[in-house]
Amino acid sequence: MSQHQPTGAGPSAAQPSGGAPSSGGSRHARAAGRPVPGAAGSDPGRSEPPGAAPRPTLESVAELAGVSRATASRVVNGGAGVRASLREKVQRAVEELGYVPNLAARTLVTRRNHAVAVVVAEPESRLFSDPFFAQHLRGISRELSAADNQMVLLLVEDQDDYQRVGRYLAGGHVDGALLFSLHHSDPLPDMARRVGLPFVIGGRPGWPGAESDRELVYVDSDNRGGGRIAVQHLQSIGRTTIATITGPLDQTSSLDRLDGYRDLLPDGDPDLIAEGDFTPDGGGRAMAELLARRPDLDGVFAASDAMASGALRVLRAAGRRVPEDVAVVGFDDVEQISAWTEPPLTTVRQDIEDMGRLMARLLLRRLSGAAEPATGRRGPTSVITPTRLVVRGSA
Amino acid sequence: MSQHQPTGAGPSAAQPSGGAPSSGGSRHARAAGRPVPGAAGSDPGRSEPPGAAPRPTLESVAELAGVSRATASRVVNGGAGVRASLREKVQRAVEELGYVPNLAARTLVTRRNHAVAVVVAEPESRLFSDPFFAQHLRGISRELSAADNQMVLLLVEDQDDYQRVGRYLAGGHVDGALLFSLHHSDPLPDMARRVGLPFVIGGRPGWPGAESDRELVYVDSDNRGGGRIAVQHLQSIGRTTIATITGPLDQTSSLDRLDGYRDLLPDGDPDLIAEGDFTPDGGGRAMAELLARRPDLDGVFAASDAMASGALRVLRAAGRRVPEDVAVVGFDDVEQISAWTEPPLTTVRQDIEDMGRLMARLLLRRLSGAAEPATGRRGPTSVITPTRLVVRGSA
DNA sequence: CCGATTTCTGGGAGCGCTCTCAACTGCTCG
DNA sequence: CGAGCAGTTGAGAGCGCTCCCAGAAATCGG
Repeated sequence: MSQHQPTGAGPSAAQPSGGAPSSGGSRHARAAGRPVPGAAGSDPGRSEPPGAAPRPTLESVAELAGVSRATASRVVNGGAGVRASLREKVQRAVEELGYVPNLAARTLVTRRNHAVAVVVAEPESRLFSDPFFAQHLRGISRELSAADNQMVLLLVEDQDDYQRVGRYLAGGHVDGALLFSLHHSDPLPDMARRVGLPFVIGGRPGWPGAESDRELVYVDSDNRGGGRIAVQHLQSIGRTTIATITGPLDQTSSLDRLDGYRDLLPDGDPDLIAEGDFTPDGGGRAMAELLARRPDLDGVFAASDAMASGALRVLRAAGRRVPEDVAVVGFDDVEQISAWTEPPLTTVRQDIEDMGRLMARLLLRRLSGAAEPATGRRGPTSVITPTRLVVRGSA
Repeated sequence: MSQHQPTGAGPSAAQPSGGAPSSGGSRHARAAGRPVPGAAGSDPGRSEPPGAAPRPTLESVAELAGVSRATASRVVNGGAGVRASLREKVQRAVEELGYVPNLAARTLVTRRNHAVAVVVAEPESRLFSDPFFAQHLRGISRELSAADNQMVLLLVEDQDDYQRVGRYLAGGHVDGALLFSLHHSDPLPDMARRVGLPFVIGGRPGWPGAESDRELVYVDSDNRGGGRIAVQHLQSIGRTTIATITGPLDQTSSLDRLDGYRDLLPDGDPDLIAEGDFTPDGGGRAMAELLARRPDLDGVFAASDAMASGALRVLRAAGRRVPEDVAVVGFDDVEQISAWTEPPLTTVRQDIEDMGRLMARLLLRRLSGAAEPATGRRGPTSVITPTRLVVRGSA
């Protein structure tokens, strides 16, 4: 499988291949003997390690600084307990040699990878196609790199991938994991738990028992509160017959948003609820359904901007004016959509980036965990991030 | 610098010292067993979450299988040159123990990380907000994981980040890098080159000399060809006064698309060219400008779907019907936009995922380098991926 | 001014794995 | 029937780094 087919039907090559002086600089001394391209080579063919500048080791730093490896190590790791004079000497040596610690070696002994896996299941999901994904990643990245941790991204697409990821997580290559977009019976949390890998979940897990599982730490936006806000707004502008287009009801976010709607309309007509699928198309279909069932509706809360855009289209086609005849509120505030619909969408905004950041922070805290033995001992707990209404033109 | 504080006395999380399975006794010939300090076995370094069995090592596998570490290693790495009977015994041991090789240890000696960095500069760019990002990542991920390589994502936002990333790349933690969204004077390629790290760039680099730099391998979509296709289509439906809204002209993709436009309209009126910024707003502004300068235009090629959507809006506001009065063609085929504009956008599609996949493949090939001894061919060269027209309603 | 501390340092044992190389199979041949 | 050989196997030397511990140097009490 790793046979790696060479491009097969490759698109047009951009440049004619020519013999260019390569300085390839492969620093892998062990690589199979690289054939020398005959042409004037700068350094090609160097089989022996000394070829490319061998990476300086702690040993060499110590030597240059005239101290022991141990002391050099101390300096590199903060320099606590090392006399200033020596510390400076070592630092100078580090500088001069351009020394960079070999993480693999360090990891081998500390058992700390300084790396966290970000596992995204179902890349087809909206988490992936929406800007959500990037925003999440950005938040995570910011938090992680502030703590000098790396982010290893793992995308799960099919069953085999689960195996792969499971093996990876078990492999001890990362110190923790951020798990995303899990469907109800996702094996990932269990895998992680089994190998003792700390993790934080993105979005409220929905499987049975999850709620009461103290070990399950997750971050989710306040979907329910957001749903309430949306309906509240519609009511506040005088709408009385408010429908909702939900997301797929096997997702907790959909469920929660619907619950928010129900919170304010506890005995609403079931006919005012239609299930969509988070796509514009689905939103349109749901809207049409709603219109057929309750032509008198004057407000709609769509559980996503994408669905709202589809709904808008259907409403327009049906000759309803927005917001005059029917007011519409979306959810997510995906600017690409909400700011550009006709009219611009009033929607519930969630701070995705913040969620990502929070997840990372929670995980990090969990990792450094045990550092607070005296305190109440409870590790981090789940967090719900706030949502807020962004009023534009549609409601 | 490095967080890595030794944690002083260490957390007192007690881990029963007797936990070790296999012969707690000296399993290695090395004399002088590890001295056990305090009564309560305080695992030096860190405390494992309770319940996490110590990871089995090759040593333990070998012991269980009754072979030497070397043989066990051979089996784990393919089993070449090991008698079938022994191989099976080892495999069984691996299975039983749930052995997973410690990558850090392996990396330490092989100098191979099986990891590739994906560096995304300017996360604010459209690369980031568009679904592009996710698509690229998906393509990369697929290719990489097929070769059993990991993807370490590094987002660069400010100057400090460059330092951080530079250090990381120099740190030898990855075998290669995929560099994205570089602005003209981006230091990343040089950094990578300096430390001898193989890399592939996403998008045609635009700095001086880049073109002739044989070492610079990049993957880009056929922007120029795409521009041609767009204009060609407009011409084919009888449009004679074709304008274009370009992207920021300091980006090669914008330049190339414009060049494509010019290829077919070599002596077009400069008034028919307006610069946008890849946002709907910018597209709208450019459209308005164009309309003011050449009210007679009957076709527009917008260099991005986002800009096209803005243009559509302005056209509508100006009372022009699309496509009757003015035909519009976009670029990118971001479905969220193109499929949902009014009317749906005819646009030039580029296969982003394929680009990502290609980048990864190129890098991988570079890494395994020398894999093509006979063909005196140089390593991989840059690749341009094709674009194609997707006809919807706007032209 | 000397022994008791306290603070620094260096020695050295590993972390888990790969890889070289010598040693040890069986066999085939001469 | 022993030499000659592929084919196998295991011992052992590291890879670069951290950290325990003992010894050295510096500091301090009396």
